[in-house]
Amino acid sequence: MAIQTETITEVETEVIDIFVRAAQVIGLAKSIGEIYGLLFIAEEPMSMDQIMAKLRISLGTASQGLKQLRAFKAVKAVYVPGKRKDYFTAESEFRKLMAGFFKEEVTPQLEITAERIEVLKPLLKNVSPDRARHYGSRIEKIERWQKNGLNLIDKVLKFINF
Amino acid sequence: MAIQTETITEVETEVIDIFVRAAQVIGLAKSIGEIYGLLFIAEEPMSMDQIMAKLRISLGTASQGLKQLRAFKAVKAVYVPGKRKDYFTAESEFRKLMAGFFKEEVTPQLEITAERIEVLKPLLKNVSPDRARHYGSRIEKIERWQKNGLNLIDKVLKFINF
DNA sequence: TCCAAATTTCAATAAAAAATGAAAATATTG
DNA sequence: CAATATTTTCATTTTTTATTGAAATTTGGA
Repeated sequence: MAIQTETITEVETEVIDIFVRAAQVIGLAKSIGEIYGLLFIAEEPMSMDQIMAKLRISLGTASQGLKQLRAFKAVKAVYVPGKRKDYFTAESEFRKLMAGFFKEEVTPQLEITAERIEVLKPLLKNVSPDRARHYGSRIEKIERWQKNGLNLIDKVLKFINF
Repeated sequence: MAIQTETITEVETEVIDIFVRAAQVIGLAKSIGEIYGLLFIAEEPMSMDQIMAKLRISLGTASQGLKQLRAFKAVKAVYVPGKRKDYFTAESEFRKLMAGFFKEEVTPQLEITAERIEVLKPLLKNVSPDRARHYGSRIEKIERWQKNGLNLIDKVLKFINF
């Protein structure tokens, strides 16, 4: 039996459902979860138009979704002999997905936080000594969180690697 | 000098900005970050109408935002002698915030995933043996991720506790 | 217990985010 | 190096999510 390209099966629907929920927890669009879920359960690499047909999503959504998923290293393009189109498969190593997500989404944010803390510090010169003392202790707290965050990501990634 | 209740200072603005960004990373509304940030930097507990006045947000947003933040244990109501209104302060222990977030947002999702996996398994009876084998191995993978996720949360919380 | 203050709820509205699809850009092959 | 297939981009539209504020409910004090 040939692979179904047009109709979506019950199993596919259920698997996609799981990944749509997961995507939403980490703040990613539904379509990202759909595409990843479909590729995760697929038996063969799929082209963009196969993905579009099965999920009934537009060209733009498919293209941008795959782009973002590649940025996370959650999907990769694979070569399929004799085919002109690009074909995609899901990366299914938990540690790689986590690493991609941290690297793309979390770490950049922690870096922005570090920059904002530096903007904040000189502002203490403009407030009363009492208030500066209070503010200073809060800012220190944010600084510790920021460092703890980076450290924690490191530890998590090491833990996942066994 | 009395605490400024109407005007927002530069320091407050910068601190709130940091928490608004942080809220958005974990998929929470801007107003949640604003309220938390304001309480985090405040020198004294604040009432709902003080929060509304400073942030220029509506009654509904303030009430619902505080409700959600209390659910996370990110803010708590404190008793202020002689006052009728509720007064709020920010929980500033990193580990408590993390624990609240995991407990409220991540763990329930992992539990839903476990349920969905059980829905998925019996569907394999309806597909060809070859396909069932492939699907089975994928489902096992999701199952492992689900368990790893719970385990990781546990480890992270233990790590944060020192 | 009654009254007013305080808070919550929720339907309507506003704002933000995601999806669409046509046009532009890029890549492939004969 | 055309001609065409494929992919990307992005202005517009649709959908989703957050906010508002008035009405309903709850709370606390006299």
